[in-house]
Amino acid sequence: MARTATPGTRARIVSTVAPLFYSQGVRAVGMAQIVAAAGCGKNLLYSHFPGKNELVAAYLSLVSAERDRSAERALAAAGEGREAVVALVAEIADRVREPGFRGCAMRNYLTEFPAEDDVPGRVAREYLASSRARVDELVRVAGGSPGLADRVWLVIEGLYAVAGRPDAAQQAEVAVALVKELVATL
Amino acid sequence: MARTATPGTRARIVSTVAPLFYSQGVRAVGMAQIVAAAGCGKNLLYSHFPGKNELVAAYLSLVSAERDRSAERALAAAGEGREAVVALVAEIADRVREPGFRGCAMRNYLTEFPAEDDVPGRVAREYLASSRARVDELVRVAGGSPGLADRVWLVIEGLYAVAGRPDAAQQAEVAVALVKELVATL
DNA sequence: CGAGTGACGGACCGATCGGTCCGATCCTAG
DNA sequence: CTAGGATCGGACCGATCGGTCCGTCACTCG
Repeated sequence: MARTATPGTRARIVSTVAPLFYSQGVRAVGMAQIVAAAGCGKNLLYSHFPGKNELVAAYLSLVSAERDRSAERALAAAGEGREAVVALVAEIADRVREPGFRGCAMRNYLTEFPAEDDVPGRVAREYLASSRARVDELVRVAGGSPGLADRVWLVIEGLYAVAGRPDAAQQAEVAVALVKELVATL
Repeated sequence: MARTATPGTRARIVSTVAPLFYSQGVRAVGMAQIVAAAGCGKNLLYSHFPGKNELVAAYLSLVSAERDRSAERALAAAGEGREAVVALVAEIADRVREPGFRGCAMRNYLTEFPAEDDVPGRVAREYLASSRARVDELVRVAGGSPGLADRVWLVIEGLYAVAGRPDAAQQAEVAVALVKELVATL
């Protein structure tokens, strides 16, 4: 017939827009800026996403998948038991040290849109729940109590929260050291 | 002359608008909603504040002052040394348990406006710095190392981060218990 | 080659944003 | 009582938001 549809357009748009949403916040990035960055017309954008909400949800899903993969990679390279718990926190700490790290995209979104029960919010909350469940499972396998999982989770939350501050890199090391101490009490 | 200006109008506006900003986020609250909630005309509002930024800064300053007072009250009722550190965290945990608690207003603002170096952002960053300095000082007086202050700060950050989640109340207790353990190692 | 589809760029829409201004009203000082 | 400032409610402004639509070009396949 005619010109065939470019494959992977949707993924390309999402990966182009993800750093914008992440670095500036979802509300601060307008659709005009998005199409300019993606180098496409609004037509194409709205043919792949019904609206901004769905694009944001796709962005959060992409980040969620990347983070899951990164965590699983770190866990595969680490040992079993308590070492796995430390490895998970260390992997987060590594990302906190990277320049441009600005905290967890899911938490940031929920801070921007606290009360909304919209599509991106559900993605974000689902990710947080599964992330928390992963910590629980790792600690349980390591022989730790649910209380220990609570403590580790608290450190992880703090680790994400200090992101972007001047002392984030230092706090990243502190978090890893603290978790090491916590799991050492097993 | 004429009708005398109502005293405390500025403070009334700020205290009226504070819960709106806090619960919905700064960007989500428009000036129309503000004047409706404050029960005043836009004239009065803009005669007290040059613009929304200054109103937001006043909101953050109000919250900052309230939090400082609350922390000092808790510290005055607590003992010296390591007990003071625990008391500070316990005071935060008390607020986390309150319904409607949605995290630290300063951190939330900085998440909403990450790159901006505007008036409210300076208020928020200044508060965070002074809050961190308070923790450092308390730990130092208690005889703790700077590393301990780092750990306590991390727990406080985590405590704020879990606010608003379903398990916030439980995590609040966990945070207090964890800090108790940390300072017990002195 | 020519027809037809994919994609681009941008004009355009209604709604809403922060902010300004104006007339009407109320209250108090003289 | 009267005059004048404080305050209110809302019309109004330009800018920008998310979203729609159209004209044009590019490419590909019959």
